[in-house]
Parts: sequence; C-alpha cells; structure tokens
Amino acid sequence: MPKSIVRTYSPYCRDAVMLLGGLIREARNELKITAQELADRAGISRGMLQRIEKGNPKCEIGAVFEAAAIVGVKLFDADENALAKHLHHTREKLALLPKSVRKKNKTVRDDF
Amino acid sequence: MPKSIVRTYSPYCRDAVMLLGGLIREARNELKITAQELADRAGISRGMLQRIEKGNPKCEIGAVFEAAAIVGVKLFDADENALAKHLHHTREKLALLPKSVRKKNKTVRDDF
DNA sequence: GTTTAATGACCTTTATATGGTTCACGAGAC
DNA sequence: GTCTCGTGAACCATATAAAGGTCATTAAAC
Repeated sequence: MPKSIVRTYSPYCRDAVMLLGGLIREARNELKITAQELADRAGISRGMLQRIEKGNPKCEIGAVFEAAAIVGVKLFDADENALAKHLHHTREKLALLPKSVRKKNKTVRDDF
Repeated sequence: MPKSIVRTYSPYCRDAVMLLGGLIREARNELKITAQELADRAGISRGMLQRIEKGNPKCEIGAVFEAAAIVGVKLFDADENALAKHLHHTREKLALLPKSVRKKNKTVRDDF
C-alpha cells in the first residue's frame, strides 16, 4: 500500500479469523501432524502456518483455506460436492444478475 | 517472499474462495450497495473488493471476512454469538491440549 | 436520444506479507 | 541425566499485494 494504511477489523471479523485458526490447530493436533508437515503439504512456510493458527488477519485467504482443507476443516459447513454445486449455482445466478447496481435517485418525484 | 514462490491451490480451495467472493457479490447486489461504498465501509480499496469478489486467493483474509460480514455473509453458518461462544470454547480446549505433538516412534517394539 | 454513474481492466508506487533463517524453551524418548 | 524434536518468537531480504489513479465500457436514469 502506498500511504501507510492502518486497517481496522471488526470484532466479528477478528473472531472469525481466530476461530478458523483455532479450528485448524485443533484439527492438526488431533491428526498428530506437525506444523512443519502441514505447512509443507499446504505449500507454505511454518512461520506462515503459525500466523494462520494464531488468527492473523493479514494472511492470504488461499493459504488459510488450503491449510483448513488439508486438516479437514470445512468452510461453510458444506462438503466438497455441495460447495461445488453451490458455486455452480452462484455462477448461474451471477450471470443473470445485472452487472451494475445503481442507487435510485434520492429525490423521488411523487408529486404528480 | 525471497525466492519467487509459485503457490498452487487445490481445486477445493479455489472453489471455496470463489464461492465466498460470489456470495459477497450477490449479497452486495441484493443490498443495492455499490462496490465503492462497500469498499469504503470495509476500509479497503475498490480494486481490492474487485479481487475479492472475483475469488482471488491472494487477498488478506481479514479484508475478505470484513466485506463478508458487512453484507451479511456469515462464515461457518454461525451467527455472531455462536461464533464468539465457539471461539471461547476453542480457546479453553487449546489451553488444555498439549502444546506440541510428537509422532510416536515409528519402530515400535512389539516383540515383547 | 443524452447524461450520469457503476463497473472492469489497466498501470505505478510503495508498504508489507512471506519465506528463510536463526535462537530459546519445553517435553518426550533414551 | 542427555538428546532429540516440536514449537514460538524474532529477525532480515525481497517478491508482491494493495492503494490510488486513469480510462473504456456499460447500463441505468432522464
């Protein structure tokens, strides 16, 4: 970022990220997998996995989801097939939706 | 990253990120909110929101979750309270769990 | 039709997230 | 006791993600 941007996160957002990290850590422990091994399998560094499990919001979502998927933490409480189907459905809906939203004019003429 | 790392993502991971982005875009359209407005409210740039909605895995998870929370896309199919409770529960469990996992010695002596 | 606004796709600059490497601590295994 | 392994934290170099801007296209609103 050009100008030093101090990003703030809502408590809900911070909780969600921390929860996800905690779930990953829990699952990893139950699977008796070392941090290094999970990191290798996810294609990330161990330090990165540490930040993920700690709930650092500044991690790329792809790495987090990858780690989560490996240890079996399902996002959206959905299994893979359902996810793919939902994705397909979403794509269809998006294709039909208007590409741009436009706010209705605030000054509505209702004096006719 | 020092050495140019080409990260690969599993199909499930890519689908999950794309699904989340699609859900955000859907929700934003239904709420009749412009991309600029959502970006402002989430404290991110419009270009960033574009990448999020497109399902780019290289976005910080905090920004994605923030945008999702604003438009009402709940992660884990859980409401805020349940999330916070779950987080608390997770913290407790983590406190009890051993801090390190150690693989059992492969060469088990079962000849006694 | 015209006008206005929202979006998508660029590009450049710059702050920073990441990978890699250390080191220290803790806990099993021996 | 010693030795190993897993973890947590800190540091550094650098690839790069993000912000901000511009422009073209599109589509609502008029």
